[in-house]
Amino acid sequence: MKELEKLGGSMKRTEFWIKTSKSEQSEAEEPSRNARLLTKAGYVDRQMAGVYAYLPIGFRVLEKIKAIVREEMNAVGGSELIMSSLQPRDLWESTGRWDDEVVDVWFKSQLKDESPVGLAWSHEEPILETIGRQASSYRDLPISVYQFQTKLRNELRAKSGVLRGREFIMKDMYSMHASEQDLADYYERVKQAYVKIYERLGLGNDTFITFASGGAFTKFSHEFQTLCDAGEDWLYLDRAKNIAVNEEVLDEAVKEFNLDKSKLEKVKSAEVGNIFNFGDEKAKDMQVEFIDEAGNKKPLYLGSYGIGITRVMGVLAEKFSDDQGLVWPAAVAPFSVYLIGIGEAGEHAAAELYTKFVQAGIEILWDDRDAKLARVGEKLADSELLGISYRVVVSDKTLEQGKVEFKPRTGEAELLTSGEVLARLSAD
RNA sequence: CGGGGUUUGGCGCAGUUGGUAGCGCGCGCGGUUUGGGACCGUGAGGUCGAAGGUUCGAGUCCUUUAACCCCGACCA
Repeated sequence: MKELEKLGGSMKRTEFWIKTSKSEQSEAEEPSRNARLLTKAGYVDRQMAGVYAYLPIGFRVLEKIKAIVREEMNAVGGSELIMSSLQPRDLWESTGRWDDEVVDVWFKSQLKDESPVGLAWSHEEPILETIGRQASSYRDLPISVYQFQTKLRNELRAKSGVLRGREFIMKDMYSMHASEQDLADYYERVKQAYVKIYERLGLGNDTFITFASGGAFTKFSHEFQTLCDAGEDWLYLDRAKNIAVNEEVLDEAVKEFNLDKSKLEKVKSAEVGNIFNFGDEKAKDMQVEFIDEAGNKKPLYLGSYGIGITRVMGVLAEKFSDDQGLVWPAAVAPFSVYLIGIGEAGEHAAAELYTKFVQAGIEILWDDRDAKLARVGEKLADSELLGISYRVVVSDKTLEQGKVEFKPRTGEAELLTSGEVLARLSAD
């Protein structure tokens, strides 16, 4: 993956900072499973309630998730940008959302001259103001822009580890259109792109497009809900009709889609994405207009499409793990191979393998720590705790047969030649 | 916003009726060990959240105060 080559696709453990822990926090001190696992494995560190630092290996997972999302957003014509975290008051006042009574998650501060600033909890208004206002003609439309940005939300209470934080990374895309129909078509395209994203993230089977509360313009919005016990939402599924409904709109949806309420399956889920059709409502409020073909001024149509990047990481940690630690889906694993050499000959062979694999473009983490400092057991345990997809071990035992031991994270070990291992890895 | 709890070394904790502050992990040094988080020896590291008070003497008792955490309601 090109993005990761820039970060250093492969690393030696002695040059890549990871601190794993032998002991796990108790359930009493950290009730959230994703937080316990990610902390133990050295992916994150809690700074305060609901605020996490993403340490080097955690950062790599985030980058992997982002790379997938970025590809799919680019594929639907999104242009990546980055908005600011400090936001002026006036553009939120035009839509009535500066008021703490209306939006209760604001962090607010002020400049030295005492003029107020808000810390970004969303970018709908700023994007419309900046990009929407640049588009003065129907010829400029449609426009689709997106970003990966840290959102700051002053939640009354943070919980569930990285699933609900006061600070989190979100991909938010906004599309602007000349007509309701054009927005509706694009909305559908993005919905399909989202389906692809969750498939690629390894969440396809457990993720449902869900009807949820829609706001003023449409009856429903669409949420992408992933089955997850640590989630905060309840879904009602009609598997036969392939319809999922958020509890918050259950009664309306039952009526709308003619569902049999008693036959719906109730499941716990985490919201990993949400797409909204705002219609022209917001542009009306903000008076962001364009000139149509007939020369008339019209408000533009806005769609908004979010994915909680850090939340996705949490959901993956929550869903994919075993007694030994994390089990990342291959597409987001921070490395694909964890390499361990045992004994003098094994360590030598590992050094050669490392070079060979790096040249082959395999993302490999070589545990080259001195055997006196990190014993074999610790290296093997780390390989599993970190959840890296494959483990390759070279030792006297394997070298006798001119082979290495190759083990998928949750599968059986087998002895293969290094060439066979390379073939397996590139087949993935 | 309601309820509960915590604060003692880098991290996690113990500390009895008030009497020389301890344990585990981690860390440094020396050695043994090398296919599942090893062992032995040794060492560094603490004004016990803050302020005030009682007492010959306070981590421990009293008063004030601060920060943090968890649960619930609310929420991408």
